[in-house]
Amino acid sequence: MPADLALAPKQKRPAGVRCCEPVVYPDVDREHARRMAALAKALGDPIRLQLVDVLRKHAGKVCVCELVPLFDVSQPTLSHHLKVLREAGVVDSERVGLWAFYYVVPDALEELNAWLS
Amino acid sequence: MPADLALAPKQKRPAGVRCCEPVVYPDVDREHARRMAALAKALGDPIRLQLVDVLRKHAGKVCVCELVPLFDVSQPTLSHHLKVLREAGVVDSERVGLWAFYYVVPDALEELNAWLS
DNA sequence: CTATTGAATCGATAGATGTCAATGGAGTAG
DNA sequence: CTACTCCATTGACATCTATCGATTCAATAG
Repeated sequence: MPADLALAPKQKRPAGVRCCEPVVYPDVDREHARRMAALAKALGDPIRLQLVDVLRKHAGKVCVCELVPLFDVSQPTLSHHLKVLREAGVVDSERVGLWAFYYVVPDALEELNAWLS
Repeated sequence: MPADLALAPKQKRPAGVRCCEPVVYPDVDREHARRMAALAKALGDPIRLQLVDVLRKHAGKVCVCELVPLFDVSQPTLSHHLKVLREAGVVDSERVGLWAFYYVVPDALEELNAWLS
């Protein structure tokens, strides 16, 4: 048994005992994990990740009509991705007349960022 | 037009011109975005995120038989999640006899972490 | 050898996801 | 009013995904 194999079964198993007792546990509770996984899932598409990247680089709010020509997808598809990000709490939007302006919700990704660091 | 609405159309549109010229671009290139989105996607499931959390908290390598009882899913399902993480490059594994030991690949999440920070 | 055990794979299935064309709704321009 | 524009929604579709039970494979124990 190599020395760096932590948390191997600590002893020979008695006959009839299946494998080992659990000795490791997640540090994050289920709710915490659920929220962070939802954030990660929202970022788990190249278009959505680039959308967030664009929005993060601008202090203000960006018109959808600026975003659509950046990607090789239809306008409804981009609208769908923006909706996914909005429902995950990553971005929010504001209507001004005909235009819709999107922006990254401050600290929306902080929980995930803190866990990753 | 509120002052914080950056990157609104800068002028009245001439007749016949659809919306505005693109003036924003992603800072990350497509390949960069594709890799980070793949990482985020791998973390985009509560079980997988908790798996990574457990593995990160242990310097050594953790036996699959320790991981299975932590989650309310079957052994094949957990094996599937470990495979997803492995194929995303987040974790790797080592066989020792009957056991399989998993560990987080060092710096596997660094690119995503750097972007989020 | 055979029996057992840990883990991966297979097959099936229900549900989620990404995409587009078509449509709808709200605001603006004439 | 009508016509146009931006954006969201709908409906449809193919693909992907999470899950399980059953099976398979490899290694150990007898």
